[in-house]
Amino acid sequence: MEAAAGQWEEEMDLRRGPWTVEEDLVLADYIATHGEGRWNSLARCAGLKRTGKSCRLRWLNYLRPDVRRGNITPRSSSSFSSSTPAGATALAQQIIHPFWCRWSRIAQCLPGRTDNEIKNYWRTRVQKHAKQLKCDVNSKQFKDAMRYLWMPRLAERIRAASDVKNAAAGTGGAGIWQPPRRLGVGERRVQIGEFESGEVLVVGAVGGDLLVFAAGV
DNA sequence: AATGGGATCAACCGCTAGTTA
DNA sequence: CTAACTAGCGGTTGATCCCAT
Repeated sequence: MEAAAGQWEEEMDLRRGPWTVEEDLVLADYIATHGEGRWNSLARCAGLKRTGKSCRLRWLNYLRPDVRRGNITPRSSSSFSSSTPAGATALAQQIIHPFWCRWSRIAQCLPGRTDNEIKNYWRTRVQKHAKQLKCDVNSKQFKDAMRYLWMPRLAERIRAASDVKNAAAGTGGAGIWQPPRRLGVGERRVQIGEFESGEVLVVGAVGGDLLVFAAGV
């Protein structure tokens, strides 16, 4: 790819930087007519002086019809499905901490949100907390603080809430928080709490992944 | 009203896994 | 089997926005 793409890039004098409205329209029109995929040829055929990669990113993160714009806000659980932990996590709109998790997988749990958006959101918050703790986000100190201070505190809020709803919507129900361990394949533990204020917390462990989502905390 | 700093967003880059010829 | 190509991912960065002073 690199060789062919590189040659094409040289020939085409490719554009970089922010997309214009015209470019957006061309891309959206072309995809509406011909569909997604084969991004390099798509870019070429649509007459866009962009790499296929750039087109794909623009489409997935911005132009796609189901992408929700604006701030990540609490409470929009219309797509909630209790049949899976992933569906359960769709309750939550703000991510507090995804351990060992891929952004794309989290994005799948939050319809209309892109991995890029979630990644940005997470990073700003993690960095903020790390700063408050005066330590590096990758340090053991920070990770321990997350696991043993922050997450138990979130879980305690779930347990203490007077009107815990959907506690068993996942499989675990709200319970006493235990320090996370990596679960076996198929094992899952989900705690969900909804507060009067409208805040929602979801603490979940699915297989080897541990997810902690929260709204409005 | 001006400005500086932090937060957020959009986009690019390098890498890798999967697919195809 | 292998090389070429494609798609997708996470990390990073620069631009812009927002808000406190």
